[in-house]
Amino acid sequence: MDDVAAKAGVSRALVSLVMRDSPRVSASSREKVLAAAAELGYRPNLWARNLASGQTHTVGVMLNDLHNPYFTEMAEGVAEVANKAGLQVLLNTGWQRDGGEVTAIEALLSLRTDGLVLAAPRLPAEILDGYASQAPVVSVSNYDRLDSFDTVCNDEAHGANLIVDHLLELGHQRIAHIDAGSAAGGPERRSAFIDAMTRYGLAPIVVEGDFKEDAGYQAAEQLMSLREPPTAIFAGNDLSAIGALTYLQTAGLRVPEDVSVIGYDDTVLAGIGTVSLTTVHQPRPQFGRQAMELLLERMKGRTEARHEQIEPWLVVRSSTGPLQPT
Amino acid sequence: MDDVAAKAGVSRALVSLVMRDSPRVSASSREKVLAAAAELGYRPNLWARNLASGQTHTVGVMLNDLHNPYFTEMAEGVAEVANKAGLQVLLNTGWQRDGGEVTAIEALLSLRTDGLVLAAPRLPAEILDGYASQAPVVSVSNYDRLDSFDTVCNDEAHGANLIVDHLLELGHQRIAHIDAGSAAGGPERRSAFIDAMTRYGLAPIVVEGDFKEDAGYQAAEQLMSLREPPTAIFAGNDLSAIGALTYLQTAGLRVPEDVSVIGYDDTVLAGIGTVSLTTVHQPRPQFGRQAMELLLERMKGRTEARHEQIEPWLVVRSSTGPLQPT
DNA sequence: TTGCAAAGATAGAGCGCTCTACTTTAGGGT
DNA sequence: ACCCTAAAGTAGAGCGCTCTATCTTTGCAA
Repeated sequence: MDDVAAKAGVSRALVSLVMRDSPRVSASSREKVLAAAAELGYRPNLWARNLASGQTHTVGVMLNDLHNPYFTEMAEGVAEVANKAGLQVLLNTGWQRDGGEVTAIEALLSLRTDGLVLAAPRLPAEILDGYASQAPVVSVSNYDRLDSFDTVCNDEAHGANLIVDHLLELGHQRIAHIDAGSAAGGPERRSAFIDAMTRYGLAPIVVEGDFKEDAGYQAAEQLMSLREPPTAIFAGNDLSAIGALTYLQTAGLRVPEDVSVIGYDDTVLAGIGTVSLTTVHQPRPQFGRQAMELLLERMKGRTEARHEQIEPWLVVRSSTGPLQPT
Repeated sequence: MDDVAAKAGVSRALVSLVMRDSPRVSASSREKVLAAAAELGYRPNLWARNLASGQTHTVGVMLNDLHNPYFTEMAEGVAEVANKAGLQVLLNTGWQRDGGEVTAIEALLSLRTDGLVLAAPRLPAEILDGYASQAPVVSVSNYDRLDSFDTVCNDEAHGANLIVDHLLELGHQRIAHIDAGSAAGGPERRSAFIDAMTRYGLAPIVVEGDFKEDAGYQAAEQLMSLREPPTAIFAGNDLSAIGALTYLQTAGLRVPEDVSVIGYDDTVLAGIGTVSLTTVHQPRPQFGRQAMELLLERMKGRTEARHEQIEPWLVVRSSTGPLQPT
């Protein structure tokens, strides 16, 4: 920076002002400085800048799993809003290792980011509480609604209702749910399903599963061997639904003529041609945008916690159809 | 830091040593310092540390598309090697915006990262050349092999040969290739296919396509309406292969009895039950690991460029089968 | 007891920038 | 010509740490 100042024949402070687009410099000296900087290949050192200014203009995003498109799409939403607000986004992940999340969060905290967005952290609320005292924190997950940090989550009950309503409209009555065990959103979806079915006076059929394809396959096998097999299956997520589809195909059953199948999430898998799965869409970028907006408010001083719930919607593809007369 | 030093009754320099696990401090003072730090909730400020030490222990990874699992899996490989070497990984992406890549790279450069891994940058080689003069750079892509930076790429020709050999072994002779246009790896795959077929004295059938599902669908439609339709189709990538599968299914053709289909990449899509696509596997984490290793060598002073090519392999699933007697 | 090396601890400069407070210059109004 | 104000530019302290050089303590052989 001194070199640039010397070359342009001005003071170091002026160079600093030019680099930050201050309106307080004349056009002529701005030009001189920029020319000198270009010639010397000068680029401000962000570490020094942030140290001196005491603010980092940076928010950290901790993704617990980089593989999962769910999180990366969410991160995109965060970045969109952050960039608009003039903030840099720093991504970090625990690489699914033991303690990786903690390491990742602490690294971001050591960088003194202005705020933290945590994507579905697998940490007890008390620990997040501790982090929240060091920087504003927004968690995208179904967390206990503490006062120290904000949350954004999906309205699971609404999603489950959409599914039941859709199937009912198509005339189905024997509807089964392959649940997703204790995985994120699983218990909420199951109980919303049971509630909805009961409300309509129908028997809720539930088999245990998880978020994997295999579980969907086995659950479908189980269901179809019942004395009165269901005419429609609501799987806990897309992957599980695809497992069910695979079983049905193997068993020579047609979808949707013999059985309707419905998933949850609307991942890229649901949309591909040979699958074409009806599913509930979760607007992942929207989660990120919402989270970042809450963070901005916190950074501007809001102190009471806010907890946002985002409405999913139904995407009807060709894995569901009207109940066939028997 | 001063507070910690005061509380522990030692000098600031000693606190610094403790924080960096220096062996030069006695067990007793280490304990005192750690206790004081814990009590005050002290956490070293990385910005200040990096500024003072002049080294960042950080490498930047620029992913041009965070959505694409290809890149995130690669990043995982980078992180694995980097962490083992005691380096932090900072992720950045251009969010697929115009000029986003440049912004992302420059941001990393402003952070004075010790090195840069670029995942399939869409920038002219001269620009990378310029960056390479500011920090060690490794590009994961089929780039011109310049002297200023290292590259890691896939051996496309080998992959195409694996495919042709596999189909030949199954007895196929009329083999078609749906190409991937000018997309990354596309031209290499096409010409390797043509070479291999010609070498075996077979006519290479090629139709134009791209990396999308739609293109695969249309290309398959075209191919199957030929007077002598192919008995096997090698699609430029998995998505295109899935498009082809979808068409074949619609047209009532069985896979692999009537037509064998083979993809390229081995994305998660290929493995799902209803698809079960034979494809060429690209070891994406391996790309990342290799890239990071090259970067480490550069950081240790190697100056001549190295260009690594990684061998893909074939994953046989159920979309390919022996040629049926007619 | 003395001397000396190694281990342990410290003072203070400096990393590259920003920020506050200040000085200089230019442009009106009377 | 004078004063006053606003704009443009600058000096120098300081952000939180590390690093070099230096000092102090300890242990042990002579």
